[in-house]
Amino acid sequence: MVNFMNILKEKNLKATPQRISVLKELHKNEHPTIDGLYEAIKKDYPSISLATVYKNVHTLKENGIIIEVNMPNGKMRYDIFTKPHIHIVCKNCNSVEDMDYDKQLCDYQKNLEAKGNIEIDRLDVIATVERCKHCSQ
Amino acid sequence: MVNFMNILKEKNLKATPQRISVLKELHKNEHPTIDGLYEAIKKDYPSISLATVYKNVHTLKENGIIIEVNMPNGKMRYDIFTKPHIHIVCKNCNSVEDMDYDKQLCDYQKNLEAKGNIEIDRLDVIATVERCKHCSQ
DNA sequence: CTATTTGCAAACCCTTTGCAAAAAT
DNA sequence: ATTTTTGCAAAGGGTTTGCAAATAG
Repeated sequence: MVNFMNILKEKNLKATPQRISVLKELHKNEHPTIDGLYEAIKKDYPSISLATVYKNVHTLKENGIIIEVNMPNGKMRYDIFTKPHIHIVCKNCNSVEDMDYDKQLCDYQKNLEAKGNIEIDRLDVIATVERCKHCSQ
Repeated sequence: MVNFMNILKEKNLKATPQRISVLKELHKNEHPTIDGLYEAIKKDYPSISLATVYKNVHTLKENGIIIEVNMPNGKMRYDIFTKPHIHIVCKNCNSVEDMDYDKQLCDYQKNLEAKGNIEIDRLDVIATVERCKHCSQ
């Protein structure tokens, strides 16, 4: 069980039930859209407003607690950030899966930095597949 | 000089002056936003409408003549597609630069496919930098 | 007690759509 | 002559904002 209270306290964010719900939902259901979050949270917390979900997602993102994943179609999804990873997106069922940011990718990043004479702040990698295991059943 | 007429004819698209303007602008100024395209084209073609720019960009994208680049901030930019490449985005000045999709990345993709038991349709790589050569002047 | 957060409604993008007129082939 | 494309204005969808009331610390 993750201690959301501590995560929020560390960043001096108030632990409102709405905010905890957002974190819980992000922990349970990975990569939801804003609307997916909203709909899911409403089941436990019917009075929550969409604006509150937006505001919380914004605050959590600003504080590095969650990350925004920009899907190839331009829709945003959200993800509790634990460690660097890349995303596999399925065109057919729209599911998103994480894969580790491995040594090979790390080496690639280093070479890219050398080749382009740049310092990369962040490397987003999104692999799109036509179908995935989730949608072939 | 690129022959836009032939590119369009190959895809059975009509060569209207508006469409040619969109292609010309994408060829000259790389990675514009829709609005950037619109503003630039208006100088030569003041009567063009924003809807026409949207429609043309959509059509050109559908026909594989241009690609949509999904910026980390969620804004879309457009790019005449010639060969596979990745994007370097500057956080500071918002410029976008291309770099080749090289052998190392190709190998990475192959291993990722093996590791995840997937067939990747497309791999989007966006490196974000804090500042770039364009904005340090 | 103070600062933050919530919820509502309005405002604000940006993008798409329907349709009649214009233009391309 | 036929089909596509344009331009306009309206509609649509998602996100942000202002503000007073509620809540957390």
